[in-house]
Amino acid sequence: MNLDEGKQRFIQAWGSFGSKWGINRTMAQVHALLLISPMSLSADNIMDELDISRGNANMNLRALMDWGLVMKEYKPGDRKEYFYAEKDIWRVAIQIIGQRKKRELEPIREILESLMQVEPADAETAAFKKTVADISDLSAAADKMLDKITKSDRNWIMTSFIKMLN
Amino acid sequence: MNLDEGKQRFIQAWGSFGSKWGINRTMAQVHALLLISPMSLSADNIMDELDISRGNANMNLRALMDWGLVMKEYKPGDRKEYFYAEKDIWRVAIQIIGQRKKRELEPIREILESLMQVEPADAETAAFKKTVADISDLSAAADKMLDKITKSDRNWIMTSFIKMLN
DNA sequence: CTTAATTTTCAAAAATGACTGAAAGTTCTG
DNA sequence: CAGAACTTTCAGTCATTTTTGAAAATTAAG
Repeated sequence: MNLDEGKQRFIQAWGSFGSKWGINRTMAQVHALLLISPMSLSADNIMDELDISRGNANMNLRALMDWGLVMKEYKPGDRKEYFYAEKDIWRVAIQIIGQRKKRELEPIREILESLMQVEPADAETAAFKKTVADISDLSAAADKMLDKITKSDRNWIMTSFIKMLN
Repeated sequence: MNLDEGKQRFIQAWGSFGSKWGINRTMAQVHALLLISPMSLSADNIMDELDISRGNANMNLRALMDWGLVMKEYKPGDRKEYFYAEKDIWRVAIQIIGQRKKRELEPIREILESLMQVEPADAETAAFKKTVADISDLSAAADKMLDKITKSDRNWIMTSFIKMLN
């Protein structure tokens, strides 16, 4: 397998992996491309490599910057914007975990908590409340744990991790 | 808020939560409905409650059984099949984690490992291989950890968890 | 075996989500 | 300031995924 072929496969694989976890395929592909590009790339570079439109490239680059995974760079004597990705994969993971927790876990926790306001009239209601409360408790625990992870340093994580696997 | 309203909200919320994590909205809704139903339900019950077609109900019930989240039940003197969900939310979580690991993490790990077979010709290739290797290492670690979690008992998990939060 | 009840399948339709491209907006340069 | 270079927006189009519904298959009962 040569380099170009490898890169293509990586981009495709990352795109399909992302889409299985609720992340836009193209956004994941742009991210993959930047991850494996030693140099920062312009919107035009990305359009060419991935064969996507200017609008699409722009939208997904904005989104990746929102996620804190990609940064903008200006080159002296060049009016184009260049983009590069955070390369430290540990930081990438932490960033993704933190963002997804905020975007998708926290909102459902709020809803679950509001659902526990149902008046406990009878056995059926009690059963409903119990199910909701159980899910709510689990998600609160997950939230706490993810928060701890994303706010700790690499070393702490590695240590806890090794302890767990003993 | 009354019970029916609460149930509806829960089903909607669970559906939209699922879809943000790469799970079909209707499948998550069927799951939600069964989670909060004290009695097992027939395909017709589910079609009525969620206002979906017979084919759709059937497909998603099969999928939920594949995931090990829903089981079939036969009632004496009734030819219909009835379905009920695993109610223990801890087991539900473990089941989902295990399935997703198998379905989506393991396949990409294989691809990543195959990508490291690229011949290390020059500096660019070396950089590509490093990125891939880093992701591969992280995913191997995640795999190991998730495996440990899904194969341990509730008590061990709770203990490790509490230790981590200290 | 025949009929009726129920489940399964799958091609076509609908719905959803993503992308394009051109126009409008912005920023820089001379 | 005018024009050029580049970025952003978004209505319309396109692609993918999901759903439908009717027919085929299966299963049970008489």
